[in-house]
Amino acid sequence: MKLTREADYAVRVVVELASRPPAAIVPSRAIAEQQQIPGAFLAKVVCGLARAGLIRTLRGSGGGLQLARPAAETTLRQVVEAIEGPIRLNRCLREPGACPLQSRCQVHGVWRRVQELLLRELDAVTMAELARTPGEPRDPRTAGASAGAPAGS
Amino acid sequence: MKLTREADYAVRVVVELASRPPAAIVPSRAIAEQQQIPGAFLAKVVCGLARAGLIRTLRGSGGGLQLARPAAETTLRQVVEAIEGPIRLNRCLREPGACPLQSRCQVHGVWRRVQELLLRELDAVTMAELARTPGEPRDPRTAGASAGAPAGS
DNA sequence: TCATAATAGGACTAAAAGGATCCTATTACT
DNA sequence: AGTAATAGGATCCTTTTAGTCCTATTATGA
Repeated sequence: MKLTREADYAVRVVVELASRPPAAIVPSRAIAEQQQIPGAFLAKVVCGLARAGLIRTLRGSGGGLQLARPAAETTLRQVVEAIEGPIRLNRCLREPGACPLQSRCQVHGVWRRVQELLLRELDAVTMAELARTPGEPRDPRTAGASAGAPAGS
Repeated sequence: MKLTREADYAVRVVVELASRPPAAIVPSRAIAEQQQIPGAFLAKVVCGLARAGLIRTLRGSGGGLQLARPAAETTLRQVVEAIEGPIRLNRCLREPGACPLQSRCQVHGVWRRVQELLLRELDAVTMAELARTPGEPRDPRTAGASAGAPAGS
């Protein structure tokens, strides 16, 4: 009933990219430091995101990560599912007919309804919105720093 | 992002008890067969439910399981959390201040909102409601059997 | 053109959690 | 008192998760 660490990181990576200028190429090390992600582990996350087609990777010197599509066209659900696979709250929602009790299981309907609710919520959030959100501004110094770092290299 | 098998079983156990006469004592073997739960594994589930105070267990011959409270007073959330512990979608929602980025993390707010939504939904479903729900009646034969099995032994 | 340095990609390894099973303690019935 | 039936707890194995390391690839500079 909880997000994997990898999916958590993945979302932060995409948000970080979305916070930069549209087609910016950002080295993974910069993202790792900015988002406090273990550098070595980030490679794995990046791999999953690239395989799903959400980001583009550029190798070699001067390379880095780049959004494959406009941030407004990528939803929170897409990022999570790119890492974890399809979101299924319960086993019986994975393959129809997996549960032999399905026809008389009272709980099945509830799980399906809750899952629909969850998916709808995750579908409604785009990376562009998240990039604009300043989080929970408590310290004006950090809030200013994060908003004012265009990384216009 | 998915329910553990044990929690899934736990819900079915409580629903099965709630489907019987109010203070019925049901041997775990009967529940295992009715809900298709591996008999040996059921013991672990039962242990967790009893420890959380949701059910009462009666040892010895003629013993079995019994609801500790009226089914209408137990919610789906209570059963799930009895097994899995507090529901936290993400690590940063567990302990406030666990994430060093919290003040400038754009995603934090979304996770909190989605989690609130999820909890509210699980809180709204009681075991009594689930016991009354006939599931998804597709096969009239099984639907009739489940509805017409009062187990009035 | 070739060597070098920086970068992503994928394979691999430890750690934790999940899933299941067995054995033991307890209770009622004979 | 003996026996059978039942839950409780401890234990083991499997799967998933988290993290690290090494290799392939590419651009840059000589």
